[in-house]
Amino acid sequence: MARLEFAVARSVAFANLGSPCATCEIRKIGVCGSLDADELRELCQIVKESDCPEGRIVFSEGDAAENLYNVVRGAIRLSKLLPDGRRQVTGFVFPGDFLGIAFNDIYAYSAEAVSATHLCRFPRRGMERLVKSIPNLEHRLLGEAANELVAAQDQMLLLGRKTAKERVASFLLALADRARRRGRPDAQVAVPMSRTDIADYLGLTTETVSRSFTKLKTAKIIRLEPHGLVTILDLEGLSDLAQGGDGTDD
Amino acid sequence: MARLEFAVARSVAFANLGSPCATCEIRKIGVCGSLDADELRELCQIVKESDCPEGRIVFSEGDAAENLYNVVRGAIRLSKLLPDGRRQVTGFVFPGDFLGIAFNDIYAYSAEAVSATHLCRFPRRGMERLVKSIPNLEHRLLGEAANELVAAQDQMLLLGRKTAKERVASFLLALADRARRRGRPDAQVAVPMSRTDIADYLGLTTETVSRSFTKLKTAKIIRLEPHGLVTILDLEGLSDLAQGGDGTDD
DNA sequence: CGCCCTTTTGACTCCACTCAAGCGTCGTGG
DNA sequence: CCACGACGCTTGAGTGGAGTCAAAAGGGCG
Repeated sequence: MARLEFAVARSVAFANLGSPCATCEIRKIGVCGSLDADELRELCQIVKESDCPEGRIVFSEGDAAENLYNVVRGAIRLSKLLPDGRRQVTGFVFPGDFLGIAFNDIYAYSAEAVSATHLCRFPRRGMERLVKSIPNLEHRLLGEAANELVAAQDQMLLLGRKTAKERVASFLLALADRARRRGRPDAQVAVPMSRTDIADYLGLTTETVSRSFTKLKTAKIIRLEPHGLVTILDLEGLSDLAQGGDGTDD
Repeated sequence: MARLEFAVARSVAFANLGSPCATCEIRKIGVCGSLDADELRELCQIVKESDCPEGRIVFSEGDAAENLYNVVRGAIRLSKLLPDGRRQVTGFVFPGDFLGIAFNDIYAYSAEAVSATHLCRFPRRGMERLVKSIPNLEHRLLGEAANELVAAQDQMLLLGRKTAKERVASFLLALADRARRRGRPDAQVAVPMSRTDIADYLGLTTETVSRSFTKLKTAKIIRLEPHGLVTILDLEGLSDLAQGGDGTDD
């Protein structure tokens, strides 16, 4: 986390030069990354920044979809509810990810802050206007949506066909993969969400998630550190488990 | 089915007037529906039509994503496999639906014909060129992708949190809803796919799917007809069941 | 230090899976 | 035209993995 905080501090020093986007630390990985200086200035005119404390609801399933968001810092969980309270977390949104692509102008899920989160908010109206003058923007949004679709299909495979152990292993691998792609190729993976959130994401109960973690720990495949950190001791073993290997390689 | 066949026959009579798209019976509901005459002519220049017999593989998970498709008649199933053979069907594609939106230029799933299917094939290269001159096209593709995302999230809720009975009820409702939106507001729903396909779609076994159908039948909520037709006798009861009601309303 | 909330562990239950047998339907060939 | 076989669907009996209920252990914060 220390490295990221430094980047933020440096950005703040330049913040009064004009557009907030010009100094955004996650711009290069977000949707905004594909825009040139002029386009970025246009985008800046409609963006509003905001902070969400842990637990804050950004929007709820069924709300009119009035905004798009880009996560700058923190993490968001997306979830759907059944009438009797059963919950499915459909995804986690991390810095650089887009949030709020909706159809029918209605959000299909709720979004809540897993931890203190910093967001860029783009009014849908303004975006629609902007899209007409910046074709690149829609292209990038389509890419983002295609990405999410691939992730959703992987998750369907996980929910429909994987065992509890395989689900937890896949989840840790996905977090590690993401961290690696975002330039933190560390064996230490940050797991900021609660066991309940993980359970609702993986279609399990907290007890089963906890037991699965314990089994991975006992098998010397991971180590549970304080502050929601997990050290991956045997990446290959974890990969095998995630796709149906029985974990008996050595 | 008879009504549809008639429409096809009529289309064929006009087919030699020029572009095949001009007489396409599903154009108004597909991605092509939002194009004007000029744009349609451009699209026609890159489209290739093709027929797939039942069981034919259109493309496989991991293949280079060289084409986009539009289903004209029939049905396609999308599926992913685990190394040990466990299968998850991630979706069914029906007439008017788009197929093949991929990221990384690699298909994330396999596509196979559930029944004899007629497809329009668009080379990706050509589409990319076309998208530059027809911004509308990308807009429509984004809409399609957003739609698929919403469906994927519903499916995650189903796979992660619903019981077997709820899953089968939800599945039938989704088929009925689709038929209604496509102008066949009938209590008779066509279920063209096998129990195995349904099971792999719902994260169950064929036996459990079959038992669930039987229970719905015994509860007088549906009636199983020959040729893969299902009559919905109690739509309200089915809706209740799909979302967690216990089915004890009368 | 003590409280509260999350996580872990334990004992038992149950829903869906597995294995197995019967049934119905369709297509084929005698 | 019917007999046969193949395949898909249904039904039955028994098992097991994850859920439920309950209690202990850990960790963070005032």
